[in-house]
Amino acid sequence: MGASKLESFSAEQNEMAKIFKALSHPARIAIVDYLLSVDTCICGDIVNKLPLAQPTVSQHLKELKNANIIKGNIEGTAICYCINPDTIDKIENHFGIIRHKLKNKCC
Amino acid sequence: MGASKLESFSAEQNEMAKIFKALSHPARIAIVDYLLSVDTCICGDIVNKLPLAQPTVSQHLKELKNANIIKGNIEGTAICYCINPDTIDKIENHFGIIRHKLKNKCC
DNA sequence: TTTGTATATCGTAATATTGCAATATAATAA
DNA sequence: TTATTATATTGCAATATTACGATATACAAA
Repeated sequence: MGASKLESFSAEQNEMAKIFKALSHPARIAIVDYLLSVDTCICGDIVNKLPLAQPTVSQHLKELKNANIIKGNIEGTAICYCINPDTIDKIENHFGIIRHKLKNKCC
Repeated sequence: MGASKLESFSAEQNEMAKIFKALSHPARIAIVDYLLSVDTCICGDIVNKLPLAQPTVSQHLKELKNANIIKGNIEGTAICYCINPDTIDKIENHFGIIRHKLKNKCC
């Protein structure tokens, strides 16, 4: 074995797992941090900010895009990446529900 | 290659990545969902609720424990698992900061 | 056209994760 | 003591992830 039994879980559970998986690597956390730290979205220099080679960064960006955590707009030769607020909303909502359910608990 | 370059990132970035990694599998999301759905913390029947074998569930529980997402209290032969609210706080705080930074952004 | 610059994809090696049967451990019950 | 029950650990095969050199693509400038 080795493959996850994705079909055994709900669509919601799989979707949240996918979002968290995209955030489960420090390089991808660092990319999100960097995108939040710059004023504009004209940011094609993520590669220079990370201690990883260009293909590796490109791969991490692709995973963040696939999970809808970031969006990329082509601007001439460069690509402008920025955070997708809809997915941030989704995550916040998820933990809002958890927080609410925790209120009615013993521990 | 293959191993993550953990030492190249900040402690905060590694810590958040570790928490998200623990939540990056639908079985572990399902475990958290289940712990939130039961009234008491006397819950040693997680194995019966998941479509996975007992050793697999035990392994997933271990990963959630290592990331401080759940706590386990021994109650006789059984073990009572419950959510650790401190880690939920940490995650909510993380996204609170992201949300705040997003407010000052163009896209 | 050619050259340069930015990003993506391919191929592959190293490593990590997933899942489970078999087995071990630990506490309780008989 | 010997079951029985609940959970953890071990070992291993299948699969996925990570990283990067080499290469491809796409667009702009000369």
